[in-house]
Amino acid sequence: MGYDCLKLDNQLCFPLYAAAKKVVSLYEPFLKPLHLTYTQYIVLLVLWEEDEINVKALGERIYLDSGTLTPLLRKLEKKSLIRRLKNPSDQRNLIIQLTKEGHLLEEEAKTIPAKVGSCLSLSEKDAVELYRLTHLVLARR
Amino acid sequence: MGYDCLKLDNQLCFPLYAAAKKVVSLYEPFLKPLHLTYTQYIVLLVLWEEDEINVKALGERIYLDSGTLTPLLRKLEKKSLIRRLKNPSDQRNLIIQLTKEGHLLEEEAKTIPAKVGSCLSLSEKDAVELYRLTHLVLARR
DNA sequence: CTATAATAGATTGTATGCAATTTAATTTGC
DNA sequence: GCAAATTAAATTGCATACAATCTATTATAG
Repeated sequence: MGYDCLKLDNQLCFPLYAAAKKVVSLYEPFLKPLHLTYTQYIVLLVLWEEDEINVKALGERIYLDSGTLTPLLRKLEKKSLIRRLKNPSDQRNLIIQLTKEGHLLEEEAKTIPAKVGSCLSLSEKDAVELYRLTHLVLARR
Repeated sequence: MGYDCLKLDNQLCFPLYAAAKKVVSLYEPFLKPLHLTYTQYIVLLVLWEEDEINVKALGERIYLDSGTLTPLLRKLEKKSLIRRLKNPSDQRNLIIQLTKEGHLLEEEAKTIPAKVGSCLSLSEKDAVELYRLTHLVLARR
């Protein structure tokens, strides 16, 4: 076979890894005025949908474990965007809730995806296709 | 518009970010026997192609800066996979070269991409399409 | 009931990533 | 020719990521 499978440019993984980093970096200038990092923003995206969730469910939703989430959630709590409270009916569960400030931030965040999208040279059709393929990669089995 | 642009599942960025992490994690079990991390493997991929490169050019190639590369290259040097030497004609440049051990590792790494690929439920056609789209995302302007 | 297993978060340790600054070497403008 | 600008790495500081372990709590088996 005349196909060099170790060539950087032939590996699907690398452009995927690089593209993801690039898109995250495109969010940063828009998140900075809100004093949010990308991962903190992802957590808030979930909370703007769910309003309340425990750490385990949150982690399953966004593919992060408690090693990453515990310190991150403490930072969001320090910024008064969320509350962390033990579930009285099961003390092992930590429930994450938005504060009023956390809810208010949603308005300011609403314009971000469109702004980031316009930085990308992707047609509507290509975006839909990329969406489909990344979900294929994420599909179990 | 009845389209909620802040919904996690509607954001192209998140599945891209998650898919990239997943694929990197698929490499890990195959890289572990070689005592390599994914980023170290990426650096070696470049060196298996180029044989010699300076830090700046390497960083441009794989989208990493000296803050990430300097400690990583020192670790590869400690493992005797690379040499780091100053360019005599411009002392600001650090030249990275593979050692014999570094070259030898290429053989062992050759089987990895196919193994990882088989963990993904992507058809040949979808893989090509994903490749095209990630490169579109990476395209400047 | 109670010893054991299972579960959820927290903690620890290692490895990125990147912005911002610093340092050393080389170029350039005058 | 030399001060100022530029450049390449290194350093510093902060924020993830994730494996592995620990701890507290709850569920369960007998």
